[in-house]
Amino acid sequence: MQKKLSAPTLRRLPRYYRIVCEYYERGEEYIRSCEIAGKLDVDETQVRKDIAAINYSGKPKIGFNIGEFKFHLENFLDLSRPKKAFLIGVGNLGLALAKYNGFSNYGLDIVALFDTDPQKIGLKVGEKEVFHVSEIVNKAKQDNIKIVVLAIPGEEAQKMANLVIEAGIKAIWNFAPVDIEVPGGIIVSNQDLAADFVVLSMKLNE
Amino acid sequence: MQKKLSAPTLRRLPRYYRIVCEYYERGEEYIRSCEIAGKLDVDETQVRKDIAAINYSGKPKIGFNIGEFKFHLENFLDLSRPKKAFLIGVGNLGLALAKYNGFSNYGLDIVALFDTDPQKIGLKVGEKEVFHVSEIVNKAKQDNIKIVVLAIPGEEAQKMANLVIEAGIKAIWNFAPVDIEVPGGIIVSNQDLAADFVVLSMKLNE
DNA sequence: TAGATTGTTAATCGATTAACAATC
DNA sequence: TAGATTGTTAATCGATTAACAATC
Repeated sequence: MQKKLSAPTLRRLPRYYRIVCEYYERGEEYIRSCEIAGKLDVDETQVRKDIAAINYSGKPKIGFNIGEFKFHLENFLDLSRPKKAFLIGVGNLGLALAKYNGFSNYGLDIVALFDTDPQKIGLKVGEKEVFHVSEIVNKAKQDNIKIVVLAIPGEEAQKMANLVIEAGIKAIWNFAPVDIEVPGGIIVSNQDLAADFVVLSMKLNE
Repeated sequence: MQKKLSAPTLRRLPRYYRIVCEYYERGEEYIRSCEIAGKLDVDETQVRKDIAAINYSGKPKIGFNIGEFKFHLENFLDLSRPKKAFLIGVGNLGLALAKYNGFSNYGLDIVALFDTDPQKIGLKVGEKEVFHVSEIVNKAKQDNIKIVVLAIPGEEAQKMANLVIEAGIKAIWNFAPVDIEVPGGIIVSNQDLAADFVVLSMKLNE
């Protein structure tokens, strides 16, 4: 938050956090940059630079204190403050995302689900109720929701994005297999699973 | 395949492909680099560089021929040759991945599913049968499978990865929320959805 | 032809890596 | 103290961007 991090650094931090949590659960007290580097296939200097970027520092010869480091990452990445979000599309993927409870460790709190299928309206997934998408604009304003997770078919994604943006949504996590276009000031992350597979598959062909 | 592309270029190519397919379906004949650039928020020079990297070229003043460009991308990214894969873990996420039929356009062909739940063994998801994971080593060798999609809980992921590597698997597309470590020569793509969310959430806080 | 767009070379920018001093 | 590991400065590397010539 304070200073702007480079995108590559920002992407590495959650991975550091995961390792730090592992160490934390195992009761370790310290971790060295070379241990992190080894696990993630990153240069150890890089790891120290990244850690410096979030204003934390270690102790020469000893490493980084797990408890402090974890706390710093949580603070910097704002993991402890839950960010309420709506999830649109209660198919298999939507259900998987709704049921996965690991997101709460990363600050994501899906509070309600939306679909168009009358059979699904009113159902409960854990504590989350399924509403009709026609209610989404009102509910988003009412609950002051800024984030939407889109797990609907590609054909409907852009239209739905337009709708929720009008409802005041500022960030869209898009799992539909299309690149959504949005006005300036709105954040979109196109998850693009198929594209990720292509990268994997090309590496395999090296 | 021929020359090695930079990772950023490789990641952009599937996105170009998606746009080219849209144009193709709309019956367009040509596309200009600035159109692609605008849609994807990439520099137009970058787009031309990337296209040059796959040995395709356009026509000054006109642009890139959709049919030719599409064909070149398919060839270069090897999209037309289906790559058989096993999917392990038939939960909601696994089901979503198994049912999604858009992967075939990107060369992924999930041919069988695996789980440990006796209730699920023998079920069919579309044309894909669910087998017990104990069969996976034999079946992988038998069908000469090189790719596995992992959609199982984090705690089991590393162990399963070790198992399938012994069975000759060369690439793992891992959706479990852990970073899997593998020996050299094995390709892993850790999908890490929570980490992606953190990046989105940090951008929102800018 | 004139103008628009490609292709390519050069310049910039920023991330990664290497070297090494600081320090516990 | 000696040695290991951090923190930081400098060097390298590579990706992106800018400039412009080529061309249809």
